[in-house]
Amino acid sequence: MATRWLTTQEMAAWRAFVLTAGDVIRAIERDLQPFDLDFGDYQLLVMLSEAPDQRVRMCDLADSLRLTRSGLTRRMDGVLKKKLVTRTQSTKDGRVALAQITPKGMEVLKNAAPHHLNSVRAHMIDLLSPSEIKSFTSAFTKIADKLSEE
Amino acid sequence: MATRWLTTQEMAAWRAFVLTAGDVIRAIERDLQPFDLDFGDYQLLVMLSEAPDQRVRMCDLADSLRLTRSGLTRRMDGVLKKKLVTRTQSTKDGRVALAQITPKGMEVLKNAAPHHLNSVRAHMIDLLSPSEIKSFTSAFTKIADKLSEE
DNA sequence: AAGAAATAGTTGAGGACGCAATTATATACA
DNA sequence: TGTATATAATTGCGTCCTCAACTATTTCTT
Repeated sequence: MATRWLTTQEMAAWRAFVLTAGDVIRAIERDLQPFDLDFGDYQLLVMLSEAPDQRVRMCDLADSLRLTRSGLTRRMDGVLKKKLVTRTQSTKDGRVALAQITPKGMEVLKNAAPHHLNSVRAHMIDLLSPSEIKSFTSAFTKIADKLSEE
Repeated sequence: MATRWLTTQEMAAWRAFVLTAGDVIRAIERDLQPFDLDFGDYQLLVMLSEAPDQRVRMCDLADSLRLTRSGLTRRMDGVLKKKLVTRTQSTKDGRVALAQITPKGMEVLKNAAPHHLNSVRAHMIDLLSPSEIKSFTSAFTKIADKLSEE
């Protein structure tokens, strides 16, 4: 096999990404702790809050959150216990369960959101130039497109 | 608190990053499966292979790999069982254990590396323009610097 | 319309990791 | 020098997640 090694520049980019990407997420997750939410919970609530009627089919939600279905079942257990979401059976399709955010869930999300966004700014967005922001978007969009065509 | 919401551009960058970063790692990890390595194992072997005498103190290795010490102890169990590394006590400092890559570990790494690098190219590097590569490096470097000053 | 295949969700088992407690060694200070 | 503190590593326990197996429903095929 003809191996094309990475150039110094390319290796720098790859390593910077690998080492730092997780660090950012962890830092941002730490900032969510006072709200008794982890990053997974927060993302789940955001997805629901933005959906029509604030509800989403479990399987679609699992895909959005990059979880398996069993993983989502278990994550739902946590937010169900906290009364941030409800889980109801679809009347149209007996197989489908719908996750819906509760008023309390919306309240928690509204409280956490400003702090979370400040955290995202502090750890990432405010550190980047406008052109770096644009590069980020275009780069990850290309990467995502490539992954989804597989 | 004065909340500065994210602009459309900023939100696009953040979401593209959050959703896609994990997908890339997972795709690259999948490509390592034929070598019976996960991404954590691969990174561990790389760190050791690049170190003087191919050995690193456990605590330094844990920091490099973004693991707690207990997490590293357990990850070492796996690669120890596969005979890819050894674990020896330091003679200078009785508290310290040294992880060292074995010839077999070097062999496995040498076999996997070309495929892994092709995978990194396919899923990421080759999709990006030179300026995006540079932006990646500078962006993540800034983010890492900020995190390390905390 | 009936059986086969696909789809949605849950459960049990197991893996990977973090936290807190524990042990062992080294360093600081008094 | 002797005690207190700091550092290194491991272990028990709990959490979150995946995989494989299973159940329930729907859709496809003929």
